[in-house]
Amino acid sequence: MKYPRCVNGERVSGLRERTRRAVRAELAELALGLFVERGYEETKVEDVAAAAGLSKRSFFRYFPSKEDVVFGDVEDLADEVAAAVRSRPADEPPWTALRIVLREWEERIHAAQRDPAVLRLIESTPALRARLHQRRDEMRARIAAALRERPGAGLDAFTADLLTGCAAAALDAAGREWLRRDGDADRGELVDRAFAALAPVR
Amino acid sequence: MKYPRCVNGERVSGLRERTRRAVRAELAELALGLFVERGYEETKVEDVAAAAGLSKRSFFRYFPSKEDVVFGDVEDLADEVAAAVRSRPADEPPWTALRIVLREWEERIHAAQRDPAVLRLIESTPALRARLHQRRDEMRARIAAALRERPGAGLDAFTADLLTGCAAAALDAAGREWLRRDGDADRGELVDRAFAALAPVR
DNA sequence: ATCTCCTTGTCACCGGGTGACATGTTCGCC
DNA sequence: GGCGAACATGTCACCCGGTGACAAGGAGAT
Repeated sequence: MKYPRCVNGERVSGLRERTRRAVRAELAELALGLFVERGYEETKVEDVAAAAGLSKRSFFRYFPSKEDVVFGDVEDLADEVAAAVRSRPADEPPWTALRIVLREWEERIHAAQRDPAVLRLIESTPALRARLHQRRDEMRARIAAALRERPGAGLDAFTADLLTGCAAAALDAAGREWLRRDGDADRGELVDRAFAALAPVR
Repeated sequence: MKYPRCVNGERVSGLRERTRRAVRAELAELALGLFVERGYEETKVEDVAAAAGLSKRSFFRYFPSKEDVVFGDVEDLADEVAAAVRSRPADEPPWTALRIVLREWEERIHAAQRDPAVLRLIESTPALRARLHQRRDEMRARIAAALRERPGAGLDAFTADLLTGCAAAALDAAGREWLRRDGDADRGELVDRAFAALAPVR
């Protein structure tokens, strides 16, 4: 029990943590630039590391994988969204709950893709697309579970999957439309329009 | 212009091609067995190759990647489904066209996952799930394009994405339900139920 | 000034995937 | 039946993303 600023595993040692975050951010920015400029596959991790003045090994101490550079920190967003869903009133229809929660969280869900160039990069790189879909589906599954956990809502798994799948499709379509407009549109409003078009569901 | 049985690039040399297919099938079956038994990540390509009595290099001459062993030949199914969509009557509403075509092609779309064990393997392996979603979305995109190409159907890209996304969700939910029932259900009927639940759309 | 962590680089290694070359095997034709 | 072309296979070296281990240097708090 020697050292000072540390709370159950989490180091809060000010400077140390701050520089770490700074390096991470700089590394990410640099990497994104290279990826957009020369292509994702064509840019080796070693290139990024060298450009930032560190070794390949050190790169992997900041990011668990090359792909993770693109998808920033999405620190367990799924948990928070699921919690938001769970805390909707029990008598609210599932679809309405989804619409309200997703409309509210849309911005943070799409946080990693606020730059059209990056989203384009993702769309045009199979490995990144795959990762994106994977994240999306993971969140979908947690939301489906959350929907069913609401007290009183006797929702079967099939319907929960169906509804969350459609909600994901709505977000997805909104994202694509936003990209088509080169980022020149209000994503929130697009999400609204998507949900509106599906309004009759359930 | 020497050799005989070959038509513009496609070799039809009977035996050669047949043995090739046979080896491929055997290799796939063997690999699937190992994957299900010991896990996908835990099974090295070298193990599979050795079990089949060939070298790692030869394995990659039969399959372009380890993942492709799991997702059999899906020889451009997307093209065929897209064509089917395109050939629906022009005055048929998009959602109806989707329902009919997907109901009809469901079996072939899910061909790679007719064994619950394999589907479970996919679901429990991030790399495979990612690949599955990737394929699914690729097909979705082509179907969306096909929907818009129908003569007379002035369908905007946004709506097309939305509808195809929901259709994909329907297939997906059906697949999951089927898995929940351990493969003991009629997938076609599940797809019907999914579409029925979403019937009010558009 | 010291005693710790923390960070970094280096090196060796793994596993999926590829290119090149050499060796057989098989096919098709004369 | 024998010949040359096409084919399949194995081997070897290599690339790239990713990881474990170890050693050395720098920065933290007291």
